[in-house]
Amino acid sequence: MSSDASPAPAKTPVTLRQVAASAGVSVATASKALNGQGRMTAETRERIRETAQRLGFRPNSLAQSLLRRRSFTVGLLTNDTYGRFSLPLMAGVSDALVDAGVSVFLCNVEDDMRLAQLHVEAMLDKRVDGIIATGKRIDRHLPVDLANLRIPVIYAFTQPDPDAVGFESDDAGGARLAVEHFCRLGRKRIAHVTGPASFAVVHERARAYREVLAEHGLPVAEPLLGAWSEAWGHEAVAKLFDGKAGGAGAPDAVFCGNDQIARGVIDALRERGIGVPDDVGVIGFDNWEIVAEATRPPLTSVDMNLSALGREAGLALLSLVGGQPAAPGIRKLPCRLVVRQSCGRPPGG
Amino acid sequence: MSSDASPAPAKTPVTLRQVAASAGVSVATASKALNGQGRMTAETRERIRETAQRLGFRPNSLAQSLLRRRSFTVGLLTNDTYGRFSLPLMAGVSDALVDAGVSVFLCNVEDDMRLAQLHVEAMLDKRVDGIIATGKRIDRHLPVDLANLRIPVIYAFTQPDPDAVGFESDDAGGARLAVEHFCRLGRKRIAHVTGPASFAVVHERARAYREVLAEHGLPVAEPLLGAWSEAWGHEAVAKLFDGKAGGAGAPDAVFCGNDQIARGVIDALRERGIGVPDDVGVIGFDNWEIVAEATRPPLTSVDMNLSALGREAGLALLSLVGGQPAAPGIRKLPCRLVVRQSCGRPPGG
DNA sequence: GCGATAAGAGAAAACCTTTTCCCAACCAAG
DNA sequence: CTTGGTTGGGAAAAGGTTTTCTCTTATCGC
Repeated sequence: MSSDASPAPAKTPVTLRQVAASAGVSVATASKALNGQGRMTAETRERIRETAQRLGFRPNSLAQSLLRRRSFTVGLLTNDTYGRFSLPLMAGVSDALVDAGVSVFLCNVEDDMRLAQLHVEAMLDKRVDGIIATGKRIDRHLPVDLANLRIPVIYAFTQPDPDAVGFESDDAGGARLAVEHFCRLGRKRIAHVTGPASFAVVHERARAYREVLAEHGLPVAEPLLGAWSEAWGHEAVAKLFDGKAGGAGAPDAVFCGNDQIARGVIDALRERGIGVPDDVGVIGFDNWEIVAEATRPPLTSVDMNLSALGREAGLALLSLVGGQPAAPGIRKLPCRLVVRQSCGRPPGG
Repeated sequence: MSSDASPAPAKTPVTLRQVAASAGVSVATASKALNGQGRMTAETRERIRETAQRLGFRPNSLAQSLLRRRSFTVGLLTNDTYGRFSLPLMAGVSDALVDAGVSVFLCNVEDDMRLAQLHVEAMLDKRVDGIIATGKRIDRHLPVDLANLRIPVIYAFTQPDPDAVGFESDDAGGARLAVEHFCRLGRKRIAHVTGPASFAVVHERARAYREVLAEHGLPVAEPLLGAWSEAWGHEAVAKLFDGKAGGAGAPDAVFCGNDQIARGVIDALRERGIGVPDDVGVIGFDNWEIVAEATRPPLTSVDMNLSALGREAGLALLSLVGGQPAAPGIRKLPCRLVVRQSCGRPPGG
């Protein structure tokens, strides 16, 4: 075919000036025509629109940003590149922003102050409209101070500065969901195996665990604190069940601090010939699907709704950038229990 | 303290004009002083530098970009938000670019053509210097055509357009590493359990597996194709060992297509009372640390060096943006065997 | 002391778009 | 025929930086 209908990939982008020249008007008129501003004959407006279309004109976002003092760009700062927490969160953020035409700079700072500073300065130089800070631990600060930045900052799943807006998952609420589910199923001796004492969430979840058991008049066993690993799940089973074979004191349910511990617990129980969920129910935390679904039986787990959390954070930043004031403080978003087969069915069901 | 030494977070960024006014020179001179251009007395230059420092001047990157027609910004397009492949890759990319002052727009497009188009246009409008395309499958295209974009595009861990530059891991080489390691350890009957036939890497690794066995004069069992899951690892063990108890035909080594399959294989072997690595050695693929290290015994696995791959891709894009030509085609980067305890030690060791 | 040269610094254009202000023309009313 | 209002469209400034060109002044050799 000699007539090529493709939009002719120009070497250099088409400018408004070229559109104006081609349509035989001034750049001012062209701009107004394309933005629906100003007054002109419908015919002129349409002619300019068609010309722009034909030439494949797209306004230079840099020039617009310079003028509007708004870059339609935000920075996402994280120290959790490899982790699985920041990923769904990032997806949620991006999802909330893409429809507003806002792009996201991803900045992984590890735990390196120098790198963090470098990235923040780069973002500031590029005139990001705002920053979302996130990390792998809800109870730790990023290795950089974002307090006096003259652009809005939102914290998600990481410790906010005072007077800042932060979003977190409601860990205590999530723990309640799990333990109450066990109670509803008629479990009586519910144990809690969780991570190290140095994590704030460990205490928060343990507190909720104790509260729910007390509310139901059930015995409260001291939570077992260890590591966030399968190996610790194994060990914990030994502690819980040794010397109590078939026993009076042995738990009939284990609420675990994460899915890896739960996996270790289930594997250890199977090795001891203890049936899951018939003899002992197990619930995990994080709902890390690749683990929860590979567990035998598939693991019931608390999902922190991180993607929704990211969305909320993105929308909050957008509103802050738009000039809406926001009360500082931490907003907790509810968790959700994903029921699979490791916790058993209700007696009547 | 009444004297506040902090750099006074200005409500609005300080401009070069303000620096110039404060130093009593023109903007032109100020610009030249700060960039080491032009001719002026060392004293003038120093005075301007100090003024800029004192005022906390940082050049507006938007204005610079507009003028230089270079935004020091690249787009990273992926359809693998939740996956573990793109993450180390992204970290490598970011790492390679941060030192050049280049920031990365993260764009997750899932498998949505409309979303992909939207993101690409947003990036083009924002005048990114180039794009890195990555994905969850090495043998699939992203849901968008990046072929005629008038900015450089590099493909990493995803199928490149013809005439484009792509980086991939050398899967065949990785498979060789694993199988040759088994050979060195004196294993004679090496099985291969891997993923579905629809994946190109399955065939590539299987071919290498066959080649190495042939080179060593060992019997080649037909690779077992299934799913990328633990469950399939279990099943495969049944297929491999049923009816061959302690047997002549049973394998003494299993090379697995990923770490999850390997995990399933090891668990199934333990359930059968078959010792790992004493009776059967196991090697996985991907070196997904959280799985490989939780396996009992810890899993030897092939690492695709995705972070290095990301670095290479980033550097290649940088050089393309800088005007250096690059020959189109696919560059394969070597894998690396991470030896843990699931494969056994050499007879002499 | 004079022309040539170099040094130091500023004016202005360029990058691209948006917006405000202004101008010319046209129409209707007085 | 003037006046006042409206309509269609353009000129110019703004946003912040870089770079080229130009201008002034000082220095040097003769």
